[in-house]
Amino acid sequence: MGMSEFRRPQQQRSQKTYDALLDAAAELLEEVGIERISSNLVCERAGMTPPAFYRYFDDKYALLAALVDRLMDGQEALFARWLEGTRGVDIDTLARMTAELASAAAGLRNDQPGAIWILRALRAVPRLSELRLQAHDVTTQAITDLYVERLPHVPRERIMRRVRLGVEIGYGVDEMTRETNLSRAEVFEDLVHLFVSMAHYPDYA
Amino acid sequence: MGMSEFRRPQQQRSQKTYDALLDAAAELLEEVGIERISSNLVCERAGMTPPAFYRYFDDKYALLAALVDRLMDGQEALFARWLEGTRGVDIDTLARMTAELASAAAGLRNDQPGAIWILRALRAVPRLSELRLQAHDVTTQAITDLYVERLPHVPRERIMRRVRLGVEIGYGVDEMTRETNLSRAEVFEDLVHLFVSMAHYPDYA
DNA sequence: TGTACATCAGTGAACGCGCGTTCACTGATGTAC
DNA sequence: TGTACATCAGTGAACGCGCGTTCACTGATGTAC
Repeated sequence: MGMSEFRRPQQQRSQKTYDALLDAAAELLEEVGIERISSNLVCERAGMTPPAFYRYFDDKYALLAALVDRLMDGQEALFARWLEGTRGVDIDTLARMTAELASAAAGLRNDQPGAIWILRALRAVPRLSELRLQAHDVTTQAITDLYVERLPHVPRERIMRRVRLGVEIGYGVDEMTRETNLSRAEVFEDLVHLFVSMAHYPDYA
Repeated sequence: MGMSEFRRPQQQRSQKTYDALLDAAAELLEEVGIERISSNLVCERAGMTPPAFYRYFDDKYALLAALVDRLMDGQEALFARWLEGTRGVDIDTLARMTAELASAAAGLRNDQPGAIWILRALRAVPRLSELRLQAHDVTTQAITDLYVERLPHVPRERIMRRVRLGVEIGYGVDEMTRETNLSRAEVFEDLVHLFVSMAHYPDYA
């Protein structure tokens, strides 16, 4: 995504450099924030010189986009595994599992240094915001399929709108538990109830 | 907040300059985003020279903080008016009104140029994120009072946690309708249902 | 298996530019008598 | 009501610094015969 084929690392040494740059960027995003991170700073932290940076990235934004890609790859893998487990479950179980997915995704982000800061940067930088949108849309469509299957008489568009809201809430909850001292487990329980009740909107009956 | 008393504009001319700087900053935040805005750029747009800037603000962050203050003042006024209307209403009506508050607040932000970008910047800039937290906390406490009044047998802490979630959702919905083409009115209706159902959690009975 | 050459990966050093900020100053407004 | 002075508000011009980026190069790895 955004990276030309010939730029992809080809040798082992090269892959190491590429990863080191991404890791350094993630660290720095967490330490200094989006408005203070710079290409030279990333190079220094990665133990590289600036031209090494430009071998792999067109510019600063390409680096951030690559960081997003790496983060999203992890989430997609998680999502694929989760999807397996939803086969044949009833709608209430699906709702509960959706909350669990949100929680697992939050856990994943917690394990990846700088992950939240990448997402926060996505919100604030116009040139990157479309990446966030795309990711949310993909997730929304996939989850919508699951609910449509179980609510065949309800217009897909109506379900989709609410699933999209659920996705937004899932990310919001993650942010919230990070910046407050609310109990993660209790907020998660609230989320379960919320999603279950969303699966029983009056106009679904 | 963060601005020493002696720095406050005292003459009419001064007030004009101060406002011009804030307006310019809001515009630019919308146009170029948080990582490209600069003090010199703000001055130029406001038709001022840099030292005028430093008469009123310690630095770039003080300017952004002032922008937040101005935004929050508007929201507080809206909130105060809304609070008047909640006197004596039952809990379902309160839930519905809470959704309406979220919608009205979104409308207010829509009318203020750069408002969403101020909030997005708050998320992404470590030095400013506490301002966002404070604002959310104040709102949360005030709304919690209203629900506690109507649910005297439920621990305040439990209610507060869910109101906090509701506040997060309110802002999330606003963001979502801006960046998708989902119908604002329909999402708002979903929000009403959501808040009403949140007012009837199983452990409230 | 060794050598010659092509390609890949990274370095050293610097570029012009705009950033945040400050100095010494002039002009505008308010105040005292 | 006019003048003298104090304070307030903003200017002109520049500072050092780190930014994003690039040039010409060297060393490392892979490939052909």
